[in-house]
Amino acid sequence: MEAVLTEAVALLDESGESALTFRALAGRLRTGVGSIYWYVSGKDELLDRAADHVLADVLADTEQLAAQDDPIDGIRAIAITLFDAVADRPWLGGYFMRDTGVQPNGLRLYERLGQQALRLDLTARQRFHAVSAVLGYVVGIAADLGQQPPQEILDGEVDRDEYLGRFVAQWRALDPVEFPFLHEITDEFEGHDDAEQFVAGLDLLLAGLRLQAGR
Amino acid sequence: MEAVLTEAVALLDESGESALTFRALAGRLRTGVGSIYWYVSGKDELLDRAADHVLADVLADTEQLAAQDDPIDGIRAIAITLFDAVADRPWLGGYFMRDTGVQPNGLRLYERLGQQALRLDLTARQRFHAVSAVLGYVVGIAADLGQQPPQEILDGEVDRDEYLGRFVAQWRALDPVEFPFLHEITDEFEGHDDAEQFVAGLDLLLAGLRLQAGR
DNA sequence: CCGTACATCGAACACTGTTCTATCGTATAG
DNA sequence: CTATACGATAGAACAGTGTTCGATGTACGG
Repeated sequence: MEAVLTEAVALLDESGESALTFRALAGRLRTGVGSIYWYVSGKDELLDRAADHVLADVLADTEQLAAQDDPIDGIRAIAITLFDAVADRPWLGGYFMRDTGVQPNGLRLYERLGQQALRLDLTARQRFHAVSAVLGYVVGIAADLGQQPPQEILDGEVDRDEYLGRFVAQWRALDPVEFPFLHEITDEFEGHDDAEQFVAGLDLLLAGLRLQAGR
Repeated sequence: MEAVLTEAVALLDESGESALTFRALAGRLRTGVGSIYWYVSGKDELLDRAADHVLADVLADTEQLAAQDDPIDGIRAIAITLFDAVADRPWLGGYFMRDTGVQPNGLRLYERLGQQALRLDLTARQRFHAVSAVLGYVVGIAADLGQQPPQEILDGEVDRDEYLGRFVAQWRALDPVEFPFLHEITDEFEGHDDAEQFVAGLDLLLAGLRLQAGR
C-alpha cells in the first residue's frame, strides 16, 4: 500500500501526470495491474491518495511555523511552504484542492491555517472566508504554474527562457495602443520569478486581512 | 468551424468534460471524427479554443464595466463577471488559465484588467503582480468549485444540501480539541453561498491593493 | 487436511485520441 | 466540356487507456 503511493508519486514527479498509468505503475512495482485495484478503487482515488501522501510532508514542514508571534505571519509562512511544495510538483495543483475537506492531511492543513485565523479578532464567517481565500489563491497560482511546458522543454530541447521568450515576442508584436498594459508588463514578465510573484499577491491578500482584523 | 466550437461548448455545459469526445462531437455534428481534425489539431487545441470561445461572452459583458469611476471597482466588477461565467461552467476553470497569454480573448481579458490597474499609482512590477494575483485568485476559487459533484448529484439522485451535509457530518465527528477551527467553520459552511465567499476573499485582496495604491 | 480469508495476477472489454487513406464536391484553367 | 487541383468529408484501423473478472496463489486457525 505504502509502496503503491510512493511509487505513484515518483512517477508523477519524474514525468508528469500522463506518465502515471496503471500498467507503468504495475511495472515499477513488479506486479500486475489487477493488484493495484485491491488497494485502490480506481484512478481517481489513486490520485487523491497520492496527493494527500505528499501533503503529509508539507504538514510536517509547517509543524513549527504555527508558533509564529503574529498569526498572519503564521498564515503567510504556511501558505509559502504549501506553494513551494506545489511549485516543484505541478501535478499537485489540480488535485489537492479536491482533497481539502475529504482527505486526512488536506483537512489538517486546512485546520492548521484556520488555527492561525482563530487568533485573529474576526467573526466566524470572516475567518471562514479568509482561510478559503488564502487557500484558493495558493491553488490558483499553483494551477497557473501547473500547466506543464509542452514537452519540448521537458525534453530539454528548448531552454525555458527561450520558451518564455516566445510569449514575450508575441506580446511585443501587438498593437501598443490597443494593448498598453501588456506592453508595460512584458519587461516585468521577462525573467520574472514565480515565487516572488506569488508572495507579492499573497501579501496583498494578507494586507487586506490585517486591515479587517484591525492589526 | 464555428459550429464545432459551439457544439463542443454545448457538450461540455451539458455533461461535463468527460462527455466531450471526438465521437460524441462528430455524432452531434452529423459528421465523421476525421473532419474535426481538419479544423483542430487535437483535443488540447479543441479545449483551448472552446474555452476561449466562451471568454468572448465574458469579454462582451465586461465591455462597459471598464468605465467605472474607481479603477479598483472596475477590477472588482470584471473579476466578478469572470467568476460568474466560470461558476456555471465548471470545466472552464482548468482551461482558461492556459489560455491567458496565448489565446486572443484570454489576452484581451488580461489586458482589460490591466488597463484598470494602469489607472492606479503603482510601479509596473506592482501592477503586474496585482493583476496576476486577482486572476490567480479567480482561477483558484473557480477550480475549487470546478470539482464536479460525483455523478450522484448530477443525476439528481442526491440533493446538493444532503451532499454537503455529509461533509459537515464528517467534520462534526472530529475531535473538537484537535480541530477547533473546523468545528467553528461547520456552521458557516452549511448553507454557504459560493459567490458570497468569492467576493469576500476578493475584497480582502482588493483592500490590500487599495492600501498599496494609496487610495 | 480442510477451508476461509487475504492477496495476486493478467487476459479481455469498452472506450479513448489520433492517423491514414479514399472519396467527394466544386471552382478554375486549358 | 473536360481536366486538374484543392478544400473538405468520412470512417476504418491503431495504439493506448482505465476497469472488470475469474483463476490462482498463500497463509493460518480449526
